[in-house]
Amino acid sequence: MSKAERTRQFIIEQTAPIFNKQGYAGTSLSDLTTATGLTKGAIYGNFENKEEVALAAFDYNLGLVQAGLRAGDADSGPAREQLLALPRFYRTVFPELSQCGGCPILNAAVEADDAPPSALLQRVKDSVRRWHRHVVRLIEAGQRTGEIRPEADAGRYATLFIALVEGGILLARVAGEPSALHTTLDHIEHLIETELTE
Amino acid sequence: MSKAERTRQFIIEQTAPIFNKQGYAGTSLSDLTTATGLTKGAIYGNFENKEEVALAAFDYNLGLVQAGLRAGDADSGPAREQLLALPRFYRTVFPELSQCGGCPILNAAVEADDAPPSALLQRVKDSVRRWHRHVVRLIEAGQRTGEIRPEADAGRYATLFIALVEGGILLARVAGEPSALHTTLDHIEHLIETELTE
DNA sequence: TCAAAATTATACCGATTGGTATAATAACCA
DNA sequence: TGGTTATTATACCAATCGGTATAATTTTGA
Repeated sequence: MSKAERTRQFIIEQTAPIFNKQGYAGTSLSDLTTATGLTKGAIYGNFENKEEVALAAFDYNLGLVQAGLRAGDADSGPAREQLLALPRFYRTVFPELSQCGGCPILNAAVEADDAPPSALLQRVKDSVRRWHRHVVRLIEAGQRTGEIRPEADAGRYATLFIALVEGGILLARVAGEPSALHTTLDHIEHLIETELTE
Repeated sequence: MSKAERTRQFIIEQTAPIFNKQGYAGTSLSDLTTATGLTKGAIYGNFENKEEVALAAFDYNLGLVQAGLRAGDADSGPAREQLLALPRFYRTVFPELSQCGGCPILNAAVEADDAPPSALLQRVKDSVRRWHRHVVRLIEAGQRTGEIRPEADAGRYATLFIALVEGGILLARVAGEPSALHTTLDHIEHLIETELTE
């Protein structure tokens, strides 16, 4: 790992929470230099421009959440357990996630969904699609093994789960207190156990 | 209505959708002058500073949504109908709302929830609390008339409804297409008709 | 209608923005 | 170790930021 690669990684790690909190347009170059202790020369020696740092920071923030999600649903086991890993993950990770500025998808989506099509918006779209497809596949796998009701609309439940997670995060962060998120996560578990399985 | 009051209102109406789309920090004074055709003198003659314009614009954006919501649930009638007015409203208003930048609460919440406590954040908190309390009162009124199951937790359903609305708006705007919102609104109606009433 | 008052336009301020050219420094390999 | 290359720091750029002082212009009420 060359010096430049280490510096690049260092910049991303130090600035990712700032981008997530202040927004990708709302974070200035001086924010980056003070957060890293480096100068503009070091930033522009490792990135083309500010947008490239922002995109790398978004990828990093997204990767942190995705890694936790994948670690939870151990790639196998009963479908019911794999689905329940989703609310369980957000229940435990919320305090830490909130400290880093909240859900990067939610933040970046609100920032980018009115701007002209950008690389950031495309990343948000792709990550939401992947997340949705991931949940759909968990449900459909459970239907093939007979654990989940065959008549359940997998796409519909995936949409509901994601909306409940994001809506819950929003409310919890506005309130400064996680109970609203717990309510929506409880409802996800309730849907899994009363409408999808049994 | 004096000239200044008319100008003030004109500035608010012309700039409110811009604030909602670009964010309150992300909208510059030159955005305001080009949108209104006025100059800085006119802006600062009617507002203390940019933040005051931003707050007035948020109030205006919020008022548009609230007015539509109140108009829907005609202040009386069966509790079930009053509750169903919520998803019905968002179903019809979404295209127009999306054109103006989406839900002002969602947008302002994401922008303000990591910044130091600001007047905007306080407004967001208050508006969410009022919305929540409004739904709670609708449910409790229905419980008093016997229309709604007495054992239902009103606060819980209010939280779920708001989270489903906001999460649905988020997904629909990311997708550029309203079907995800329709899914979450369908679920609100489903909850009203299968868990709250009957 | 006319003058006083209220309103808007113009010109400017220092600070900060993203970005670049170049100089200084540190890393690396022969 | 020496010299070349890769990396970082410094100094600067034009453009824009929010905001102000003042001049020009409308409103407004007598």
